[in-house]
Amino acid sequence: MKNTGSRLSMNQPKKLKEVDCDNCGLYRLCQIAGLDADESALDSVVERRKKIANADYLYRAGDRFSGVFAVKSGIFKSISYFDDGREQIIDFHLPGELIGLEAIDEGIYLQSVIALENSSVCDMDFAEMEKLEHKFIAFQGSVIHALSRKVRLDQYQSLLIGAQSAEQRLAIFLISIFSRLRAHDMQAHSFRMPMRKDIANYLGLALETVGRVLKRFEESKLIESKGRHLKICNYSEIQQRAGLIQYDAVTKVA
Amino acid sequence: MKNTGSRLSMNQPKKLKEVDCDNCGLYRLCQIAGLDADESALDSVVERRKKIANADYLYRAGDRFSGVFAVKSGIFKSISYFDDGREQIIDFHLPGELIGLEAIDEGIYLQSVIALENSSVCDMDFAEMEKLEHKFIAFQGSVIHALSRKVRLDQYQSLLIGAQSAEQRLAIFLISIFSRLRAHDMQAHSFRMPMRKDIANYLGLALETVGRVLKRFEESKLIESKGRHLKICNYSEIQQRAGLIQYDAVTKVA
DNA sequence: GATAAAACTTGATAAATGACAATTTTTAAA
DNA sequence: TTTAAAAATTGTCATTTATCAAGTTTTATC
Repeated sequence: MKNTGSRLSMNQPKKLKEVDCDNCGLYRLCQIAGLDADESALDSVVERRKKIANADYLYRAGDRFSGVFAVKSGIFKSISYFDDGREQIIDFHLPGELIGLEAIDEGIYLQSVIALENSSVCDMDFAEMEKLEHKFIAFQGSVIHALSRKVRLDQYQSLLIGAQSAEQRLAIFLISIFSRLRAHDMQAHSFRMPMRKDIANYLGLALETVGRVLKRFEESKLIESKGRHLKICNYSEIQQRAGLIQYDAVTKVA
Repeated sequence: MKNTGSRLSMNQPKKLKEVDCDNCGLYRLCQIAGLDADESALDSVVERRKKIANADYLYRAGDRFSGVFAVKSGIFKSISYFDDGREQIIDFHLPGELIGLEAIDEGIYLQSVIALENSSVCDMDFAEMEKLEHKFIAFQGSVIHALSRKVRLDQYQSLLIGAQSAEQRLAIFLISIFSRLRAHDMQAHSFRMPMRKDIANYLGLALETVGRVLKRFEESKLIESKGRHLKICNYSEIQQRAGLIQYDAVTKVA
């Protein structure tokens, strides 16, 4: 492949982008706990901006549940294993999103979570949180909304299963990633992608197939990619190829 | 195919099996609302055992959120649509399970839910529920657990994507259905299956493939099937073929 | 019970994607 | 900058599963 780099406007320095607290999944929880007002109360409940190095575990399947994490920067994958040792990526976790919600019910983390690049998280201790009784109703309300959001986003997984081609799967994947980024106000046109093998695993495709489809997308000017960086050029056409029906939160858009 | 019906012990009368309140997903919510103690308070919040006929809608994508439903008997599918009109089944809903959790966050149902046979539900009105302030913390706690459980179970979808063959997908499907039935104490060895086309849709396979695989499973004595009725004969072998790692709630079993 | 419709089965063929192997490019390390 | 390792690309070929078409069985209705 010819070096098309010079045509691209992607030569920004790689500065670490981080979600503001205002756009963080933990925001309402932090706010409720009075953490933005009272820095001293903060430390007992939320550990802020803990760094997780590339390829390190945030937690492992089987660990006892301690609390949920919010991604401040970077990207994580949560994985489960088949009994032949093959891993299956259950989800990617983008800045602003919460990790660990699946563990609240049974009190045990059922997936392992690994950083896909140098990343950072905030960590909210649920046991400590419960002690702040007077705030607890609001706290719970926020947890409910976070969970419901997660349930809602998980429907993309089912849509992937129904996709009729590799191309459609990739399109759905891109739509899902970028709509999620936008939800937390990250610059939602440009994104550092996971590795081919991780995308492939997540989508149930061979990594060669992922590469070929992305190349076709680039030839059709839907995206521009340089290295692991991907830029959306024609969102509506990608939406077209994803073939999803979009519902607005209030009105049925069709 | 020869009629193997006489070999099967499946000629019980088709009496409507219904989950007890004790094993219902709404149970803790009902209990909290004091509904089992005080029948009069009940009516304002929970509509009990509303019948939904086969193929009728419980709600439609785009409807405003009113509350969650618990399946008392029967089975439902929730669906989303591709823009070519093709439907994608997001989930099946078995007795004891809750429907509508994805709508709490944005206040709008994002999927359409249809009964796959004559069914019944209880319906909990969230707006009414919020008025019972003194019970509200416990109520929210239960909602959180229900949601977390849902998030946890949704990981089966991802595992389906990773399955390497149609056979593995079917095995995972059977494991997921029967472990979910067992969670609500239904007789978890025998089950009235959805139609081939619905299973196929859910699993991302052609309905012919689903039929062929189930036939092979029957030849290998993993299951017995008569009409839409399916009986598990060799659970551990199915588990084997599903290839999933099982985690216990407390100890890592492997 | 008879009839029609729906659901399911079965077989043949085609096509998309997986698997393999060899290069090339990118990234990381020295 | 050089070097080594990791990741991504490219081409070929094999295989699973989708698709199509025809038949059979089951289910529902009169």
